[in-house]
Amino acid sequence: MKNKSTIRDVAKLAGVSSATVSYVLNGVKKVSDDTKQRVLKSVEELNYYPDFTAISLSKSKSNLIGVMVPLITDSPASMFKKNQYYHEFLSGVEMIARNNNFDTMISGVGDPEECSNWVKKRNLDGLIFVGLFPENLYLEMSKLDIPIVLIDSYEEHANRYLNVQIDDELGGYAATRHLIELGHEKIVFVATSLASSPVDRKRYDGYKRAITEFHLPLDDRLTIETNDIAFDYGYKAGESIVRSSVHCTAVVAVSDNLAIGIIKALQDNGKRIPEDYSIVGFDDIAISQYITPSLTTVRQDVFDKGKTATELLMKSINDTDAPSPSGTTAVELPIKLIIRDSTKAL
Amino acid sequence: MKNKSTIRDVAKLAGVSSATVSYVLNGVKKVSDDTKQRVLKSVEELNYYPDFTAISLSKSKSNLIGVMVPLITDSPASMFKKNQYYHEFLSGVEMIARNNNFDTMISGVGDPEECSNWVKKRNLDGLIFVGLFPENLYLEMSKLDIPIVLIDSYEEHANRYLNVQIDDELGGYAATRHLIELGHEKIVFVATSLASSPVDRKRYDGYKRAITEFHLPLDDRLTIETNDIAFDYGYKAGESIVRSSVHCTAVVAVSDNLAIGIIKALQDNGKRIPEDYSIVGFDDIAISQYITPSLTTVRQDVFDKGKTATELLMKSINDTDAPSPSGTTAVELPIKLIIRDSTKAL
DNA sequence: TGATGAAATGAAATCGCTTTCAATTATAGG
DNA sequence: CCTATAATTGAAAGCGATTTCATTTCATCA
Repeated sequence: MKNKSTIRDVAKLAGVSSATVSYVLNGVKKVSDDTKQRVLKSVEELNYYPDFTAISLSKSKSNLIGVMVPLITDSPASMFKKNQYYHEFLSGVEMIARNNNFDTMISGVGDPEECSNWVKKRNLDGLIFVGLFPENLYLEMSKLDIPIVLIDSYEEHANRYLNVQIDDELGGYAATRHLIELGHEKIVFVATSLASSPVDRKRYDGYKRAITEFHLPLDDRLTIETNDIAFDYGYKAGESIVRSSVHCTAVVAVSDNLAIGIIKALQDNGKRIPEDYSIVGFDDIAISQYITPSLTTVRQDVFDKGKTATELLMKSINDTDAPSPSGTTAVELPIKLIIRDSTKAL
Repeated sequence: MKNKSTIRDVAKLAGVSSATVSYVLNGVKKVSDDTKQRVLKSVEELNYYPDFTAISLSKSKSNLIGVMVPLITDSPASMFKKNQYYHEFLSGVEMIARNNNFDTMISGVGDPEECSNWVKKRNLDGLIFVGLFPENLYLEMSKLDIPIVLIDSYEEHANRYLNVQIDDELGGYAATRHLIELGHEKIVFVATSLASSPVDRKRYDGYKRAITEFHLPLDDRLTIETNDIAFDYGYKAGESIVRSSVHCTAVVAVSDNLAIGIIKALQDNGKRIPEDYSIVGFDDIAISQYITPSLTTVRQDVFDKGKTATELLMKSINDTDAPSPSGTTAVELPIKLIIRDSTKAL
């Protein structure tokens, strides 16, 4: 029971050569109906299924995709531990990959070469990049000639690959406008890093557009950067809001994670949400409607993002007859402002 | 740049046979210091690194481990989406695996045969089972002769494998006792399923022990089963607590996820936590200290659980000289009652 | 009926590595 | 200096598929 049967076992039982079995199984060459039936019967009888490792070696096709996540702090693991976003995304990837008979492997990106080696060592058929990476990584990866899907990328190189994203600027705008329409004028914007995260910057652009559109003053002191998305960084941001000399009445955060930390800090300091402060998050992760007050947020379906990205990747992998050097597709997924209890008219 | 160099390239450059290169790289046979240096130099020069696929085929060793999660509803994906627990666990696995030059693949378990085929197709070197599975799966897996680590398993077969768990009974006891000592007498126990989850049952045993020890009456009506760990199932449990004819003042839930849903439902129905109800959760997931009120809970380090399990697995995989048919090791990780703001003296 | 081209099949090479076993070289002992 | 023994190395056979190319078989048609 421990030993699986090989293609030769099947061939022998069916009285044909292993080549013929391969032909039948891959439908790659015409095989007479008679032999085909015989082969199929033997396959059935021996409970045969092909070995991915062997296929991988001979076809250079592993039925394996890799998901690259940024190596922000010490390890990809600690990254996951902190950020719900990646999990929901990966769930989507997993699901579609599995439907296509693919398996998924995750990797934190060290240097470009290491990453490139990983792809070659494992014979990966495709790659998904989620998050932000150094320029030279994209360069190195482009030499790999496997399909690549970028998520949330505003990089120069982005348009050379497949792309899945949302309208971050619009998200930032919608969140801010919602607060302004509720009468708020002093609105803090909490980002991880404006300098190094294009996504944050886009959302900030949206924030600025709303502020300007309603003729409110832009105040640099109303911007906070946390450098990390973990809850406790949000908490610190919340504390600094309380202590700040510039008084504000509302907050836009670039992620629900951050928003949750902020709310907690505010509450711990005796402030009431939404009476004293209105808060808007971003993402709508699963927990967001179960905290108190439930979180007003810009919803994006991260799970769906993972699914869409993987579908794109699968399609691209299966397009063996790819004519031009990949067709630069960009998919923009919808976002939606979800109004809950953390925001309130002034 | 696209083509990687093979062992033969290295061999040629070093003026030896590919066998010798293999010897050097695996340290499997004595090679003279002179040739060894030459080989190493060529490896360096050609930027050579071995191809996992080829190794896998010839050695039947893939440097790949699989993590099996239960297929509760439709897909493993939806499972992940709902339960933070798995994520934290997987993060731990990922981390240790990576440190050992292993990659990790996840799979929801369909039927045992499918699972067994997966292992063989991919040549997996080891397996981690996290959660509860049908008996016959363990049976099928035992035929595979690769190391297996079970998590949280109280199965019959459990003691034939490596094992990582916590003292669930004690956890249930500690949570309940804490509430009793605060003066609570009517304490609801919320589980997913007492019938089908041994973990829940153990925690319930602890609950009962505490109740009995303090001479309180055991009331069946104070037990709620949700059949799922998603937030909304907790929410429903919370609603049923409010509507129940038996009035209670405290709740023990088998997971923080559930507890969070319960709290939300209670609050939505105008109840105050902890004034009207004291709540204790289980796990201490990352979010638990950031909700309001912060959650009193029985902490287990799930991330560490993943790490420990994987370390065990790695050790077992590397023990090629395994003497007896695997050494039935069981590791019990500590738990700790973390008292926060969701519980209060009556 | 024999020639001809198409259809069906198989032998063997290949993918990149490991490993057995034999051959070669070095070292030591007499 | 010669042989016995140990230490190094390499040739070649796998591992389990795919795939090229040649061969056989079959229809078809003149």
